[in-house]
Amino acid sequence: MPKPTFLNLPEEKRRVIVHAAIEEFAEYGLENASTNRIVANSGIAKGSFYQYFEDKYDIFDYLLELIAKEKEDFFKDKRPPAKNMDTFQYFRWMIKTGMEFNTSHPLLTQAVSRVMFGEGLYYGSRFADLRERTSQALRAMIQQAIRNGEVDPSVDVDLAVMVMETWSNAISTYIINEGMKQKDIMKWVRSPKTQEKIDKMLYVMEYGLRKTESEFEKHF
Amino acid sequence: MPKPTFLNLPEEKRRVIVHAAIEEFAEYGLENASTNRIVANSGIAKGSFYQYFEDKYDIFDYLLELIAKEKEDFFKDKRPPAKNMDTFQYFRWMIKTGMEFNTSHPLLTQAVSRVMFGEGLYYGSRFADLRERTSQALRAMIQQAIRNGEVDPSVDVDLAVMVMETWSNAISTYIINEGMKQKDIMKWVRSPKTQEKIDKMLYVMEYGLRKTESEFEKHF
DNA sequence: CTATAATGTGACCTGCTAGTCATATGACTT
DNA sequence: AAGTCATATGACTAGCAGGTCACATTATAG
Repeated sequence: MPKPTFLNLPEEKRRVIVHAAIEEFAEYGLENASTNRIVANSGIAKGSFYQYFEDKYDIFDYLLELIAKEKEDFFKDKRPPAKNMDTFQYFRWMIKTGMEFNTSHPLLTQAVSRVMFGEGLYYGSRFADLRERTSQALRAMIQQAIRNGEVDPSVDVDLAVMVMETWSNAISTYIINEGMKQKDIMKWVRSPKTQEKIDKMLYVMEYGLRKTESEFEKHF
Repeated sequence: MPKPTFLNLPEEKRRVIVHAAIEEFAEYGLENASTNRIVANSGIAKGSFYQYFEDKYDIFDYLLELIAKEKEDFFKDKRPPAKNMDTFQYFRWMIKTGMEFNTSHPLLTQAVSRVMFGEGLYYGSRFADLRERTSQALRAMIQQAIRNGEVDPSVDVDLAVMVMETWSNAISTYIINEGMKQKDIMKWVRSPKTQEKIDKMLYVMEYGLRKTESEFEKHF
């Protein structure tokens, strides 16, 4: 948690500091981030930083909070396009909306996902809770989908959760990595070509690589 | 490349140094690895290390060479069980044999995969070549599979490569993470339960999560 | 035994890190 | 104007990093 001093700061000053931190984490990850560089790029003194936060982990936790809050707001505005959606359609909508969010906050997304998927796997259980919470939501969704006869029940729930998380991460990584190369990332992600790529990835998740009767043609 | 001095060293001394490096990389990754700790754990002097290698990146490259060589030997001994295998069967065999190798070198695998998948994505193009080479092999395999009518041609080749790499990495990560918790990792990985888990993951890659007519029952 | 080459060593250098703290500044109160 | 409290500051400490180098030890050759 940031100390009260930080929260009393004028909006602009906070913005600058947070921005510097995001840039630092996006470039160096969590363990290799330097508070020295963060303060230098914020134009504040070393001592000030420690009056705002305990340490770099503290400000990173604050970023996690920020992103969670902003994501919530973002999703609140965007209701699913249809009622009574198929679970896979719903998941597709969630992924695509999530990607819209990610591309509208590319640096923040890069910073957070880099730390969560890169270092989070190895450095202790700092993020175990957060990870567990998102898994829980997915698990509930899948259990419902199995009851609806949409997901193959012989594929157990934990595995299905893993599959969806794996794909969600893979797509997110792909979008951020490729998107950062584009001049207009928002336009790029909304382009039919990129959307089709996402559709295809999710199609493979749904129907697999094996050729049966080409289901894909039916869908797209 | 290690300097000639290192290659002249007695076998045992090299073993100790390499082992210390593996432990270091497995625990700290590449960027956060400390040559100081490596020399301390090897029982050699700081100066000696720099007579053997340029720096920690140099010894890491050497580890990559080592693992490539050992993997090659390992696969040479193990020929595929059947001729005229289906591509998916072949991939399944490759994955399982790979996992056998990984569990017989758990620390080395952890060190390398941690760096390749964790840091390799962000730190420059140090491993781009290596990655590209393995992708090439997969691509050729998939192109053949499409010609054989095994893989859905509407899923393009690059995507199929990505799918297979994603699953290969996911399975590898799962096996190493779970396996390290077991007392006998080799026994655990060979157990019917673990093998079934791998089968199921590959099944999902092949046929997807969506319930059609439960193909899974037919296979297992 | 001597001379030359190869290998081994750790104190030392520079540069970075995280974190502290005495002091300074400014803003608001009485 | 004097006093009080929140905020701002950067010099300073201690520790660890990568890397070097003058010197010590050991092996090999003549």
